[in-house]
Amino acid sequence: MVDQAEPPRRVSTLARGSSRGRVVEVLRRQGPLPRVELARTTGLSFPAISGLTSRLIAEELLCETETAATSWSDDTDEEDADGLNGRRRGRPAVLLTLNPEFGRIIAVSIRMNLIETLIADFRGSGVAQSRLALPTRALDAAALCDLVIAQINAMLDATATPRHQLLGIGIALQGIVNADTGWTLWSPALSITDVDLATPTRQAFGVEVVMANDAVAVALALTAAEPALAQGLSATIMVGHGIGMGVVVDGEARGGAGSEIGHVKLAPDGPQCRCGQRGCIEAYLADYALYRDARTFLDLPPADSQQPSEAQMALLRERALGGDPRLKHLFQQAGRALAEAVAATISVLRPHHVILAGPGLHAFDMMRGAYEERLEQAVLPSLLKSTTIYLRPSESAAIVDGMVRRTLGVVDRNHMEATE
Amino acid sequence: MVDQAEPPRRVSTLARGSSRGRVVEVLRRQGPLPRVELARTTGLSFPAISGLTSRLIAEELLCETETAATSWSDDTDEEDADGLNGRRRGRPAVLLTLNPEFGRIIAVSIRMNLIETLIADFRGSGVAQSRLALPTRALDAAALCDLVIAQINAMLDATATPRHQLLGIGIALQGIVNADTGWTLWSPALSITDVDLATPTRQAFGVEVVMANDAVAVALALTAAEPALAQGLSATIMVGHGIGMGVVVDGEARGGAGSEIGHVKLAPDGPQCRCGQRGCIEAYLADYALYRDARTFLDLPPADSQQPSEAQMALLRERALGGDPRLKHLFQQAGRALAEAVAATISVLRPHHVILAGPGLHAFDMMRGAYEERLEQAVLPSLLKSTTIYLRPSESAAIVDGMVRRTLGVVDRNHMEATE
DNA sequence: CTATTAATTTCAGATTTCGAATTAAAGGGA
DNA sequence: TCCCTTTAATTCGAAATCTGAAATTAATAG
Repeated sequence: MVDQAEPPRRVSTLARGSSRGRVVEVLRRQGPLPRVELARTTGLSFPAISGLTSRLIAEELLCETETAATSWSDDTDEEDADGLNGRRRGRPAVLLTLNPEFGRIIAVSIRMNLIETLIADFRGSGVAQSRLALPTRALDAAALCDLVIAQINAMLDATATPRHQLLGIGIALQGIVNADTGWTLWSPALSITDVDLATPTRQAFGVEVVMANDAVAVALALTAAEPALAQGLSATIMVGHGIGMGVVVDGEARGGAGSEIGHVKLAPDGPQCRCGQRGCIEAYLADYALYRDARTFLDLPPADSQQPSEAQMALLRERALGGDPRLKHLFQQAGRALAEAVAATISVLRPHHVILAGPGLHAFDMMRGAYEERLEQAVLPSLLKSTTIYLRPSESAAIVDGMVRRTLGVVDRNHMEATE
Repeated sequence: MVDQAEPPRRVSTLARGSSRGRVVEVLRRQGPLPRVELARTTGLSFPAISGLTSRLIAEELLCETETAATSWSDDTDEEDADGLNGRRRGRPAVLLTLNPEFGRIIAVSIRMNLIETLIADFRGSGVAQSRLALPTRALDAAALCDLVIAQINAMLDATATPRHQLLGIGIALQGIVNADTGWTLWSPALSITDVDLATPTRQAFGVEVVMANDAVAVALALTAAEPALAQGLSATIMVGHGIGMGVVVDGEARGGAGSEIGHVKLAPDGPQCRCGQRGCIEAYLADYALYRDARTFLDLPPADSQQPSEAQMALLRERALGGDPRLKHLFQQAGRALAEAVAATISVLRPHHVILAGPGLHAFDMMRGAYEERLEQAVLPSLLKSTTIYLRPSESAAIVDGMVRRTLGVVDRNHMEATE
């Protein structure tokens, strides 16, 4: 009663109805929480939460954890005078969590010459994962579908997961995804266009299949990891084999389609991009472009299917650090291209947060000078001031991790609708 | 019962609650509707609609119109075998509308040297309007606030509107608006920056004051006028004194901040823009830029505060039609800049619809060649294919009209929360 | 004037939620 | 150790909202 300073905030009518969904959503985002806190966060009354959670526990969607040893509030100083993180007076709170045993999710990431698979429990924690390296551009549509289905089956077998435990499948793909249909329109990792991966997979397993651009998946993983980033509009620019972007609004991706910021043009007669057009940001900034351009004046091993490996890119960075002025210039150009990408993003989207992610950022120090100089010239100062830019050189695991998250969101919603 | 082919669609829990709001929202969007149709659109049962509407009528938010003379369904062929638009058998439907007498909204548009004011009823129909021409750049913050307040008062007096009838005020402004705070960060129409217009106005009238970028207002007006444009994501690019953009998702603006696509850069060393930076799209495409550049080689009257009048722009177009190759080249450059704006918008936002609007389009025929050529080179074909581009050379009244709409949306929501 | 048709309302029952009071499970102090 | 305080969670009756079925109303067709 004391810390309930805010007004009684009648949620009433407005929020009623999908209260079940709200409870699950809050637990999904905020992790283990006692009922009191659930009531506070959802705005529902204690009796309502009590009834809802007992039903959800009966359905095995939720379960109780051992009594909270420490205060459940974040490690910040929010819990004021109480001080010590040990037991407080009064009846101890019982933490509720999503029941990891409720079911499982499989996420597949398709990239150039690599298919990664992760199986996670209902809470989103990974159970097992696999990596399959193969020439993806050699696949036709049928072979690709079969391959994905085989990977999922292998994962189910390897973890002894019965079919009925599988709740949903998420497929993250480097390339252009149609948000409405789920079709893959184009991908640098594939030689085919206009593929429908979702439908065959859905038919094979009889569960929801969610498609998304890989940058969208990474954006979800990063925003979920830092609560501050999940507030408002955030744009995650992924720099790596290609340049992708995912937009997240209040922690939710709007559709699975990424933004094609990488194919915004900087100069009408700029360098050739693998998309077929010229002067794309990607053609200055993506690692394939840097490596290709470096090979015109340096003696470097050829890249496999025009895709330099991590080791090859590391070599490139090393040589640049060694002081080759031509390489330095290349990275400075990339820095300017990155600045233009950030500038266009800020101008068009007006996001609260811009997150720079991906392996391409390993070379950020070499781009920094040109990046900062160009950024100042390319964005209106008042816009730049109202946006925060973060550097998060993410792991490659962020793709499947984020994809699990996205799929769980869809699964949650479906489940709530189905059970009313 | 016959045309109710779709499944019974249990809205139940999910949609319950703000049903009052849903009813008002549907009537706001779809205009006069009978209760049957309201039930169908909202997914609520007849009894629920019956109860809700009778309460809303008692509160004077809604009112009944005379019985529908014609079938209320759209003029399409949806109403199948019934044929004639005359009376059908059975009890005639009673149309419900938002009660125009419920209250009034005032919208103010602030542009270069022009302040336009519109007062509208609760249904959104204009009651009266005024235009005030004055040198806006000569105003300081206090003078501007006073002026706006005076305009609103004058409008209330002129229409004999009692203060308690005023439900909300909307202010549309050419320039950069902070969506979170409502502050005007920068405007070409003003010599001052970082102004808070909303707070003084709110204090003066004691009602909600909504700020928005003028392009957002136009976007709302245009999408509201064509139901097809209100579906999915639409981006309205306004070409005129400046280049603005408003984004509308499912008929709702996300925040009042516009996108600053006009200040995306085309070339690092491009022409000077009035924002202080170089190479902005606006510096090739806005009418002030075209007029300024034309004056370097043509004998044209000087523009007032660097802002050519409608007549001066018409003169410019006439001369270009007359065959001056230098002018032609200028308009072709503008066409390319417009293509780049559309390209960046499509790449970053992946909208379903792109709407080109504003007085600048009067010269579109002269830009078309270069526009189309560049657009093909600047957007990935698969993205261009999944976007429709519309030309809507809008009236200037669209700004205040859209602003009324935006304000009504906010007022509706507030009212629903207040009444539960 | 009666049958038919379609829109709306009435009525009883189900579901959800809330406020107040109660029970449960701890720590603190004599 | 025993009781008091504190905090968490549940129980219970009342209120609100929604639905399905049936009744009512208001028009046209014959």
